[in-house]
Amino acid sequence: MINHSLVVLNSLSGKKEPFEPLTPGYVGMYVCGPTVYSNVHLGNCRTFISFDLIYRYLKHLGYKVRYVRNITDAGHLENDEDSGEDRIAKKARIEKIEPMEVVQFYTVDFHQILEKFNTLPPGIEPTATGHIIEQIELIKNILDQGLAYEVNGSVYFDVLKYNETYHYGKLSGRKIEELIHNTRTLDGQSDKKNPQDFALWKKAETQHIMRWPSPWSDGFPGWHLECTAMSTKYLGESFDIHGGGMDLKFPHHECEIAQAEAVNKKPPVKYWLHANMLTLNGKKMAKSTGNNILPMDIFTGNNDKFSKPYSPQVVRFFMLQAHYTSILDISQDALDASEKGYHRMIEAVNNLSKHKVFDSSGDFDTDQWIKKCYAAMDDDFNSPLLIAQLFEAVKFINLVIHKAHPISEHQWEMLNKMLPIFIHDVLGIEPEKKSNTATEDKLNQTVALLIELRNKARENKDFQTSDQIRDQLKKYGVQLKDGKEGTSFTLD
RNA sequence: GGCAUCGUGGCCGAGUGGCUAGGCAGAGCUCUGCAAAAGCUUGUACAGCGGUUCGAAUCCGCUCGAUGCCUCCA
Repeated sequence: MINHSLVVLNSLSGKKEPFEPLTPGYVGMYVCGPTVYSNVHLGNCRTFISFDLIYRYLKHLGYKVRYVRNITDAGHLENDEDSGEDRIAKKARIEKIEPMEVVQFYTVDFHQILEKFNTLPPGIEPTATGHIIEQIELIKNILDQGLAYEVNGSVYFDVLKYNETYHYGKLSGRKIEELIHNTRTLDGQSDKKNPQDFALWKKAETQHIMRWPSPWSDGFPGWHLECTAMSTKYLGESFDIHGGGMDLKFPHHECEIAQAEAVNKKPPVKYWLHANMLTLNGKKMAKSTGNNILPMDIFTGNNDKFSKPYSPQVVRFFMLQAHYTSILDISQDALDASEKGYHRMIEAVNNLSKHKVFDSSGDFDTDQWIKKCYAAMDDDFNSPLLIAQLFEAVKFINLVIHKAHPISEHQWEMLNKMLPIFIHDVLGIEPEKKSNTATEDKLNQTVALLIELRNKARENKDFQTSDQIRDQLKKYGVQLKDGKEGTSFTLD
């Protein structure tokens, strides 16, 4: 284990706290996954990329991390009123397919997109429908505690009763009195005793196919319950990190705390970490408002928000240039800036690995640089600060490559070793995937021939021909670069 | 209306009591037949008004503005 003083911003205290796992060397981490009723949008992806960064860094530090991220495939209602329909059941009804077809389709989509973003898969990815029995057991337990009640086949958590002994609202900073005053009054058709109570079990309408038997009715579990059931099952009654989007803080995570404390009589989570929102045009991305963009539409350029496509790596790099707890606004200018910076960084790392001329008078303090890189990540996973440090190295490398500045063998070795660790292992940034190599070889040979013809023309001062080749290739997206060691090219 | 977060140079974004990141754009230079590309150099900005302090963008108060949650949302 490397000696590090990692601090994390704990939403529960609102403060940065030293990270000390419950069991030294081991970390249990639970992150709320998606409800698979539609395509994962870019805002969703930011959360998963943020926790991928956290997962990667913890692993890099040598922790043995059990990373659990669920798939919500039942129980997530359109709204919390009794008329609320299960999101997946609704989608299935509209599309005239089985709910599990909806689940399967969007689960596959979710995995494909996250893979493009180069996120590591969690160690366990449980589904709500796979843990109905565990959820029923939890409900029984909460009923036994007298902290829930049954009405017409549905079971609700009694928030006011719970609050007599525990503290409902401690994560989100809400006071129960304020909740009572501010909760919109329902129009009398609810089974709930109080509006702030939430469903643990819902009786299914007769036509609903998503139903499971229980002591109370044929029905389905409430949304908040699945996370408690699965996190407890795989990580224990208390675990280290619980993550999710900022918008889940209330009520979802608050309810999780209530359920877990009701059953286990102790706080379930030591560190609550919340990733902040991605905004588009200054507004939160949300499926419900239409202010969103799908990752695929960014990769292909097929969207009305941006005039050109951006690769998954560029988008990931863009996101990591902001701290995960800050709101980040996405825009064309910001993506363009990130794209150029990304290429400059990757290019420098490539150039360094080929450089083999050493000079002991090199003046880059690699030890200090490495310390700064770790200090950045140790401060609540400050990836933008790490990236700033990486560009300090890029600047030095470019001086070495292009200005013949000296670099010692030790400096070269350290940079060549640590840059890939920080860029690939920790940040999860990879060089863009090349297209299929057979085609690529043909392209390389073709362009090489054109370069040769052009250079002959240049030698003969036939600049009309040479410029024609250059300008025409430019139109095809092939950019020629005349350097000291001949002409090379890049593709747009 | 309630709770919370935030307001940093042309843009994006770190920092959070004195040493004042980084990326992109702009400008200058190098290279070049000319370009482009690439590289180097270059920027004291922190919403406004008060207060605390030897010193504040950083702490406190107020004002204005933005966003999030309060109802499903990563």
